[in-house]
Amino acid sequence: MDYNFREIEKKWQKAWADNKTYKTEIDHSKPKFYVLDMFPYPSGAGLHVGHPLGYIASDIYARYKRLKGFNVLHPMGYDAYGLPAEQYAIQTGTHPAVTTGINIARYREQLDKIGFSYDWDREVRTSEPDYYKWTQWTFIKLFHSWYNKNNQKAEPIEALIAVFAESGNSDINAACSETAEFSAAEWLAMSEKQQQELLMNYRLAYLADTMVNWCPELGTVLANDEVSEGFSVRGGHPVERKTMKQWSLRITAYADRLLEGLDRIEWPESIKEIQRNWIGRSEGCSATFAIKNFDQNLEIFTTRADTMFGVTFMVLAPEHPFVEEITTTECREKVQAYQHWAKNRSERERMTEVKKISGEFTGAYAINPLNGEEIPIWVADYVLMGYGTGAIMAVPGHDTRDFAFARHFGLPIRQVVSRKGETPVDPSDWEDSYDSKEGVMINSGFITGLEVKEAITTTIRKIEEMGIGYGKVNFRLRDAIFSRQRYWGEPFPVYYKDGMPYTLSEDELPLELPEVDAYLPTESGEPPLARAKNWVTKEGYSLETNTMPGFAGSSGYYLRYMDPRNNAEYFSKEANEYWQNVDLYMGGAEHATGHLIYSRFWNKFLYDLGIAVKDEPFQKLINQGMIQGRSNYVYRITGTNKFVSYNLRKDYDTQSLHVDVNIVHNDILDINEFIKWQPQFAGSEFILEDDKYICGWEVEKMSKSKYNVQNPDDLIEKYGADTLRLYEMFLGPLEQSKPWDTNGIEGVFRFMRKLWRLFHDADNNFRVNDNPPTPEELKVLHKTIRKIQEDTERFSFNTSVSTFMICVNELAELKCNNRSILSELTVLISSYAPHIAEELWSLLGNKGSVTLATFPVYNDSYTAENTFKYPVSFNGKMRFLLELPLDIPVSEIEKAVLSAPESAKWLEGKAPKKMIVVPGKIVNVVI
RNA sequence: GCCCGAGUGGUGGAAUGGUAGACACGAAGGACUUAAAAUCCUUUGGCCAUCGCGGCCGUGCCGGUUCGAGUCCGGCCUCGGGUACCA
Repeated sequence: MDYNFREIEKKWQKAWADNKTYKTEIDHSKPKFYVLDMFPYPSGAGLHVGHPLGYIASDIYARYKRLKGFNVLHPMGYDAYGLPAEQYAIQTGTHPAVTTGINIARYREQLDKIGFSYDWDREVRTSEPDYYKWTQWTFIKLFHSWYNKNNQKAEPIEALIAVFAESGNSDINAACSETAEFSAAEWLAMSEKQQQELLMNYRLAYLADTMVNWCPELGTVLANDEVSEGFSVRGGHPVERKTMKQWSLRITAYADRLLEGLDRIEWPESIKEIQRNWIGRSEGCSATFAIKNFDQNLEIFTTRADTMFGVTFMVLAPEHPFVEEITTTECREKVQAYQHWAKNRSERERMTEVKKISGEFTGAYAINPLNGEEIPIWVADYVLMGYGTGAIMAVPGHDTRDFAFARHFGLPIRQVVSRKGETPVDPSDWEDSYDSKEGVMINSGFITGLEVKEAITTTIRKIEEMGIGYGKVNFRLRDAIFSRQRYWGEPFPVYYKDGMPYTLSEDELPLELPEVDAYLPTESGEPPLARAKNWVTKEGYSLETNTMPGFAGSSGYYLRYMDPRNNAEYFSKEANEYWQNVDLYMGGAEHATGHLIYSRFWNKFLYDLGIAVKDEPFQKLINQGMIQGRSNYVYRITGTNKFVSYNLRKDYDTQSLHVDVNIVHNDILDINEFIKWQPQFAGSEFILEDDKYICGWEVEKMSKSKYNVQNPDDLIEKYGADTLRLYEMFLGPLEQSKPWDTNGIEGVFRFMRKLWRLFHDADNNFRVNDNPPTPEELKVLHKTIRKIQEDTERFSFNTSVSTFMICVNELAELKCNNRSILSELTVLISSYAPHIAEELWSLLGNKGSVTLATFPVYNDSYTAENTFKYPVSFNGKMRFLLELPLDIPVSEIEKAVLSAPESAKWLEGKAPKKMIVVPGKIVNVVI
């Protein structure tokens, strides 16, 4: 074959590895650029064609930046802890490290075949002690830190202890769990255990009884982002709510900064929006309602202080501590039954039966502080204990949920907001509540007549004066649960003394994962690490048996890449000051509420410690779209072994079956292959159209069971890595989801061979001429340089590939085999198709790698034109083209257009009303 | 329900408010060949046409702004994605 990609690609992959072509060091003479891919979890299935999409795109960009003179950091590693390897260990007894090692080797082999420019000397694996030492180290730092809201910064816990001893906690403004006030004297009088318990309320990594998502099937708790609609994201097992003692990270302390930082980073709007919703900041106020015949006040949170005159009942969450105390004797039985029912109702039922309204009257009454009205207190599970105070003031006139509840139980509805210019009607005739914040207050005492927004601030001011409430901001974001009852994860550097947790000292790290006899919980239900022998410190204190969650290791890996072999520090100051943060981060949108928020938190914490120089880890983020599968179907006539071609299927009663896409070409079934494919199809008969069996198709998720999986290795074997790289880009815009369809790959392969032939004669001998390039050749080249540069910088790689095709077509047309033109083209294409570029570069007589070349400089003078073919429109409709010099004045253009022979027909003898002339663009004649 | 994103030929897609359909795939016809592969050439949005002049329609639908709208604005429809008793 003329273009021998197999030989070329093997040769250059070896050369790159042997010469460490992509090894990167700090180089202060060059500007830095950090291009990062989200590192993969190495699953047993290997890579399919969807995985490399983002890797190829970022590789093209990294290579482009090198040609542009940047010192590019482009590392790769593995998110090596994960459930599948552990599940496999439970089933087979194979240590997860073994499985993971095998899978990594397979991934590496596949990645190498695609020709990425990774600096493999910087590889990290989250499950290696050298790496997770720093995950543990960060945990220790979190444990010994608290968040000072006054300066919005994490600070050492020692400073807090000093303040406690000096003046107690009354002057402290911390992000903390609810803590009673105490004086310095009280603090000093406490036992160590009491002090430790108290400090736990302030630590950024803390142990507490928490309502968790417990997944019995996986035998572990899960973070909120690992649960979707009551099922685990990994594996789809049911999840229930349960109170357990768990490690948590006080990410809520950073809620405001996580929100604010979004405005300073270049991420897709959709991802920022998802994070904003996840953080869920809402401004409102807290207000306390007195309860009749009860000495404590009920605190609620509301964003609609303006509607306080419209409150007709109160609602408590079933778990609210007041329920028991305020419920009257007459109501006790029913309320307790309701609480019991609500408690045993699974999360899933609550999710799916959202519309089902339930609740019970407690018999107690609250007193509206603004108008003194007595209002009934109900208990209902549409109020959640986990948000706000677990209690609400219900305003059925202006809140959809309260409205539905009031209607269901026949509670009064009162209107207090009126749409402008509308006469209020009796709410009992309403079909919906009026939730909008547009309108004027009515029936509302001192705020009647005010606009809603004004009414809110006025009411808050009033309740602050009354001393019954204050303006308050609430967040939906919850602290991140950080313990897992699993084996395959980072051990906590924690031991227990007198029931209280203490951290190991930093010089005892890493605390290595111990061996166990089985990867299952113990009989008493303790996590697998409880099986480890001698799982105690030197002093004999028992070590923590939980392990860290999947997001622990991925939260700071981008920092470790800067200095991955450093044994004394997470990373050196020098490395961090040089590499700063990630300039371009490429990965999937599915990490929006997990990894991408945890890393931002992790990074901000390290920034507070003065360890990281940038507070945002990923300056620019691009989400590559998902590659969907394109499945093929055959149609079997029901109850027979006869298959009918796609367009004839309507005449029969058929059932559709998935067929392996690898035995279908352009939707035409390879019948011989089909018969051999599965034994059940051996004697099949076919009803054909035009002598062909046409298959149906559909876009679906790529999966084994749908027989639509395409594996990059097969395509590389057939077409080569360069073709695969170009084709994945050619498929469409990077950020869009798109079906994988190999039909178009032939066109890209044809292009590669055309490119090769530009450099070779008919007998495949390398041949270029050293003549000075012609103006036509220079024009084609420089047009291409400009477009490739533009497209690459805006990540429009699909149009870059088209541009290369156009360039090669035009150069072939010109019979160009000019050395200087082809040399520059080789450099241009080297970031897209690096193997062929290296080969051509060396055939052109260059000694070093093409990666050391410089990106060609665009020269305007080669593309400049003297004339332009104006599209001439009449009333906006393009009628003909007229070629005119570019340097004539507008008046000349007008004259030329009107005197053009074609114009007469459209002018119909009339004089134009107006003429629009955009020089070099268009002419429009208005009649 | 709410918040994003997208709707363009048979298919993937292109197009700073300025020639809609670049570049490919597929299809049809042809050249070369004993044949196949490979390669090359022609046609390819729809409709009309005295098919070598040309014309009309056309970017999900309805309006608007503009000399000019796939692109901007308003209102709908459909399909993806996210999220949900968050007070």
